[in-house]
Amino acid sequence: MNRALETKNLIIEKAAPIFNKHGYAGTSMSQLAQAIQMTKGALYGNFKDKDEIALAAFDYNFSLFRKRIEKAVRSKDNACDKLIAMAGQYLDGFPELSVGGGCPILNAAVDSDNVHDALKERVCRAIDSWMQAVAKIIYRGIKEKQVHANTRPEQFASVFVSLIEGGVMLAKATGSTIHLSRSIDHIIHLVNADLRR
Amino acid sequence: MNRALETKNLIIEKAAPIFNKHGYAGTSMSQLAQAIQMTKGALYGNFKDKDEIALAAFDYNFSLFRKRIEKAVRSKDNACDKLIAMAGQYLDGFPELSVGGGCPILNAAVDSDNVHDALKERVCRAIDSWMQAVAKIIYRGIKEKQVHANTRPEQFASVFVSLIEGGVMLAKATGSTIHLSRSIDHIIHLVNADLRR
DNA sequence: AATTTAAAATACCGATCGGTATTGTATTTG
DNA sequence: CAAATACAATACCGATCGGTATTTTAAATT
Repeated sequence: MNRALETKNLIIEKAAPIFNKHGYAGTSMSQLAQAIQMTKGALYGNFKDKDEIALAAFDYNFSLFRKRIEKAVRSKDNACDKLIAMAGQYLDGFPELSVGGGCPILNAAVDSDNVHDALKERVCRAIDSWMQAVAKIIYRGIKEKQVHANTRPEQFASVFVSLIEGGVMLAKATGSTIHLSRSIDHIIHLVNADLRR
Repeated sequence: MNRALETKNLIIEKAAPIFNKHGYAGTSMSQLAQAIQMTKGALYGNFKDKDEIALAAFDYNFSLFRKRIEKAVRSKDNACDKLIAMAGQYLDGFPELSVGGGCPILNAAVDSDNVHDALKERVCRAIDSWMQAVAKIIYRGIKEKQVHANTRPEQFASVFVSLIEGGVMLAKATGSTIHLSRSIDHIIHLVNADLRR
């Protein structure tokens, strides 16, 4: 790997949790440099400006997250089990997610709104891709006779994602996973009671 | 009303949507002064520091919100109708809510996390009071034979709030109310199918 | 109306903001 | 090994940050 690319990656890896914790406006370049154990010259030598680092940091946070979820989903065959595994990742992975600053989609969605259009655009795409992944699992499940044919994939995907994101927000805000746990329980119940056949 | 109190309220009313839109770190005192058409001297003459304004702004945002919800809830007699009316307020009131910067609980929860303990504490209390209000409606509904006795109020309250907050986040991030609409639809379905008797 | 009191406007503070120009130091190339 | 190149450290820029001290203006009291 290119030497320049190596430090660039190092910067992103270190910057990602900081942006996720403190938000875009709440993170300064000096603070970043100090945490990464580099100088501002190093940052500006590898990135055009703060925006470029913030966007790269979001992409990194999201991709890490995504890989984790995709792995859990791949480990199951049945569509219903895939959905339950996906939801379960948010509960099981919550402590780990929490030390990194929480769900990057939730954080960046709130942080970018009314403030940062480029970041908001990426958040929007991330949400869409997530939602489509859920819907796709259901579509395939219907085709494979694992899911009831009258299920509306997009409707379920919206409820699925809302429950998770709402639960994550409540868990972070209250410092207790009880609300998230209840949301995930509800998802599991929905899958088993309404979708599975 | 006291003259000092009058300007204090004016400051809060004007500052509230700005904090809700731009977040704590993203809102500066100069920006606030300019928007309120006052000078920083006036701000610091009426408030100790930025924190005090931010906390007062959150309280104001939340109380406005709360009044609206409580009114909708009072307009119904049946417990199930109260819950549906409450959820409906988030959909019907979304455009209005949106111009003020979105749901203050969601925004402040994300904004304060890892950053602002005093604000986080207030958000936590706001969530608890909301959740208890929902649970209380259900408890009363059970007593009045409007709600099935096997309903778990706290469990339902968590799901209820998660669906709304998740839906609001998705609606704000994607710029479309479709996801929020689906979440609210699901709540209405849950109330009519699982709770109502 | 004169004086006291309250509150807002002005001016200013050190610190930090995002960003740039330059200097110093490794690393690669000839 | 020397020259060229890539990269990071330093020093610095104007602007703005949250906050304070002081002056000016408006309201209340005598």
